[in-house]
Amino acid sequence: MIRTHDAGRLRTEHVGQTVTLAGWVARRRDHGGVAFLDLREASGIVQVVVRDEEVAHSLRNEYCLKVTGEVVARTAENLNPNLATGEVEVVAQELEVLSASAPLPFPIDEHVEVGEEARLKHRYLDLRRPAPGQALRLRSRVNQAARAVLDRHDFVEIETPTLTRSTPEGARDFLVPARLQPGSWYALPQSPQLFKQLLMVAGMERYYQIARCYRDEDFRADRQPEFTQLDVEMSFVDQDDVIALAEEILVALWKLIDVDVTAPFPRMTYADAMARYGSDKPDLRMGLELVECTDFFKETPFRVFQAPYVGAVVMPGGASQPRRQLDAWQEWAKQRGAKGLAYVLVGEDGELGGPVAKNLTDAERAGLAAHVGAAPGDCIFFGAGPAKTSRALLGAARLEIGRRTGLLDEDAWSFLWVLDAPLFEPADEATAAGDVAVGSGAWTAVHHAFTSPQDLDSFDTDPGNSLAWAYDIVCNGNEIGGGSIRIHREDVQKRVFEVMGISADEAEEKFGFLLEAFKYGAPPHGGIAFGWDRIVSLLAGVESIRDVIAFPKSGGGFDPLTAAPAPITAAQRKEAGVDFVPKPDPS
RNA sequence: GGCCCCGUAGCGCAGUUGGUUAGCGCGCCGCCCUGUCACGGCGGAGGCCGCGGGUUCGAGUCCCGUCGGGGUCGCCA
Repeated sequence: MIRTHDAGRLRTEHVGQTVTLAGWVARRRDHGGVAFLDLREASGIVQVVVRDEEVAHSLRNEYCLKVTGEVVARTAENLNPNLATGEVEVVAQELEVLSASAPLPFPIDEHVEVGEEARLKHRYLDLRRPAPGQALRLRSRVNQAARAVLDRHDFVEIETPTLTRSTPEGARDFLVPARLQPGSWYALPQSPQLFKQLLMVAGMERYYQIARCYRDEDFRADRQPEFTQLDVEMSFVDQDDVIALAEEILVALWKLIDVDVTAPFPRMTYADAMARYGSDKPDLRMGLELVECTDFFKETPFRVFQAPYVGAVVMPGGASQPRRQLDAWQEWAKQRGAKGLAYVLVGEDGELGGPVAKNLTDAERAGLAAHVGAAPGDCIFFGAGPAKTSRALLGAARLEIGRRTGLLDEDAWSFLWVLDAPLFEPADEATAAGDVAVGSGAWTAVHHAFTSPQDLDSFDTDPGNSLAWAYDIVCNGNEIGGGSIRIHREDVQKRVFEVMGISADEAEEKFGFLLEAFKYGAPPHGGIAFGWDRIVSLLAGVESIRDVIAFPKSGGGFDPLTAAPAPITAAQRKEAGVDFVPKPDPS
């Protein structure tokens, strides 16, 4: 090693020693006769004193240096309590520039805000800054902590292919042309789902992988075209076994940031989550539940509330909002595709105000506040219409209320299992976009097509009411993982495909290899996959998963650093066979 | 794909009802400075105001289009 010591670990115990350090000039303060350098490397920062003006004057920020000198104690008035090494400094005897630096495209300085585009284009400079660098180091420790837990339980870490077959799962596949078979394409896996089930058939019994997954979907705030899951699958288990393991992993992860979370985590049914919080991933860092009002307004003369579902959420103290603020709520709701957000204000005297109140009957006005649990001074927001969308709107309003009123405890950690999700949902709801529908039946899988029904007898006669052995783990309103007990019987799998309108031929063509595998004594199995980027970003306390990915892509799947994706040459096109035109099928 | 916001110096931003030579901070370059630690002082360079069209005597500013970025809804089992 070029260095004898880590700069960030020098302490008073090293005083008197001659050390050689290597790192970057984080900052220089040149006083003419004496200059101070903040030398930064992986372990931290230490101040280097250079008394040779000739040497010091030409140094610039981010020069990469080798410095040999003596560790000396700082005098009392020169201590710097902001630095871990603030009680010592290194007086340079020899200084060598290992590598000079051109002027920087943006300042490498914790105190300066830099736009994301600039940071990502020079991500290698961004990562020199302490916070972004720490996020990646934390991610490494998160990986190790998970591996330690899984190793303790005799899990086998297995890599699965990234060049695989396109199978109609949920999302659009990324495709890779097969040079040796023009017209045929590989797909990048949306998840290792099918392979991990095959590994269970293979008798591996306990598999895991920190797996890269690829989905070619439109961009959203916290979505990347390639992302990472901690993927786990176990044989001979039921739901509680998988949940117990998942909890053990999560407890170990949060220990890394000195947070003690206690398992077992609370559980809630999917139906409950939707009814009480308007979300399949409720944020339980606050109370405040939605109130069902459909029956309450059964006889209402108010047209808007003559709907299949009416619900409410109370904003404590919301009655005193100025009109402008209440109008802003309407805008907020319209932004989400709603017509508006009906509200009733409860006056300090108990009288109801707002434009909706006068449309209600006397009886409704008399009982409303008590029914929804509103106190004088509160504002009651209503959602009316189809249950699903109305609840979603109220659920979003609930969170917005929490943020605006400070009801949401930003420092809390709330973990929750959401269980008993429906097995199917009506296909028309799921396939509004149409292009990636699984099957052509009236029903499509909520989780995926391999999720086991709870009731093996009735699921195909009553698909709308059948529940799945599926479980989602929710942290602070984020779905950080989800899994299910799988179907391991060929006959059950076939019946599920039938409900989804996938014919035997189609199933054979798409999943034949899996169905065949299930013929040979497939063990009962189930598993879970964790959204690794999201989990690390929660642990790191950052807003975006981009902050915990070494080289993330920006909007539109563009990599600002390499400028990928990029056009290919005509020769590459020809060789890859991307322009191959299949012969029209004669049949 | 719909809607909203933003593109001005290397970086972060300001720029009034449209009006002469487009500013500020940091950074950069030069000089000075022996105890600073987000050091300080003096001087200097640096701009196709994202791009294209339009309105106007005159556009960074108004209008249309387009590209890029961010957010949000759809979508993402």
